[in-house]
Amino acid sequence: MTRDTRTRMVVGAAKAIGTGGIDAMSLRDLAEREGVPLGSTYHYFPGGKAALAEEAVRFIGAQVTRMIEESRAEGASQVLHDFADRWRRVLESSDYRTGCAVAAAATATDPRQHAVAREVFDDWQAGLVDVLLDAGVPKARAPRLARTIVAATEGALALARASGSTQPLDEVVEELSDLVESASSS
Amino acid sequence: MTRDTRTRMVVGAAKAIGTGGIDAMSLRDLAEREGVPLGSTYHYFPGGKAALAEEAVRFIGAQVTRMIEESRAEGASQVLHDFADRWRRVLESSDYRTGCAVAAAATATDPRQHAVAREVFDDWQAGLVDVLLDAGVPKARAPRLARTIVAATEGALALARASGSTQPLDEVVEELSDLVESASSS
DNA sequence: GTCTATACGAAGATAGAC
DNA sequence: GTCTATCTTCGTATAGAC
Repeated sequence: MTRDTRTRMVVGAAKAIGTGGIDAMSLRDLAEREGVPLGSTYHYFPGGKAALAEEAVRFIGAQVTRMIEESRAEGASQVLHDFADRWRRVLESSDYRTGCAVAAAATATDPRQHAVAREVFDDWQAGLVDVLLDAGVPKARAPRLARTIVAATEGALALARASGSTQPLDEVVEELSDLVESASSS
Repeated sequence: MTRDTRTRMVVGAAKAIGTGGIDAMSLRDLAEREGVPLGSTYHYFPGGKAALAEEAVRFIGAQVTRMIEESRAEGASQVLHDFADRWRRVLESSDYRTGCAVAAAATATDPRQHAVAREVFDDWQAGLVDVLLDAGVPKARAPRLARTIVAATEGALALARASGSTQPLDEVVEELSDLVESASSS
């Protein structure tokens, strides 16, 4: 079916982008890997590479946003660990080659992709603000702290890829937990 | 002189890598931008693109390492702000297009570049550990906190590029200052 | 030693056969 | 509507003239 193939291409693009970035993603490779003729790419995505990349980045973004919302009830500490766990799985299942497609969009050449990354980061931040407010973090500080969680996690993901280990991610989550803790009781 | 041209190419490469990543950097563009014939690239860098990229990443790495060491005497808070200021200048002078070449190496396709990024990140961490110990952070916690500072700053840089604003960087530095503060008095 | 000219492959994108 | 074949451009890298 058309729908399935299209979705597979989006998922494959998300992985490729998370691995090498948007500029390094080859539509040829992607089509071949998914068993789709190259020409079909432009049938499914008339906007070409930029459109496919944008959709792939939003796909990952929505997945994570939903994850944050779904684990909100379990408290801030759990959300933090779920957030980190997700990236841990991505790292381990790719031999530390794949990271976050949204971060890749933020550091892409095309400024249009920066805007997409921004929207996704803002969604994540908004979700985390709710979680932090639940935990008793003061209203004035929650947005700042939420942003820090997003930034530190993304950075940790980069360090983890560089070192081929989840240790940076583990350590950063520890520190963020402490930070949330101390921000809750102030 | 040979030396000048070579250095200019390294600096130019560092900027290009910080902007679009290693894979997206074109040797043609770089040579043209620096007014150097394309063929000369291979005269100066027999190892080709990978060798030039590695040198460029190490160049940025050494610059920042030295900066950390030099401002160590002024205390942890000052080092944090200097660290952030450096990236703020890079962002503002490039209209938020250029970020960190080391982060780009960490997320490159070529695993050899990951190793380079790792070495640089480790250097930065080691420098920050000294600073944190000076500030009275317990020995057991300093490495973890230092790593978090590197990760959060790199992540903030990505968010800043995505949003076209230094605000993420400013906010993250605020939170990191609080974190160092609370880690010093424990 | 320095640069011009070029090789060779792969990129994104499209025209037109089925 | 789906895919094959191709166009054009640009990538890294090199051979060989000065």
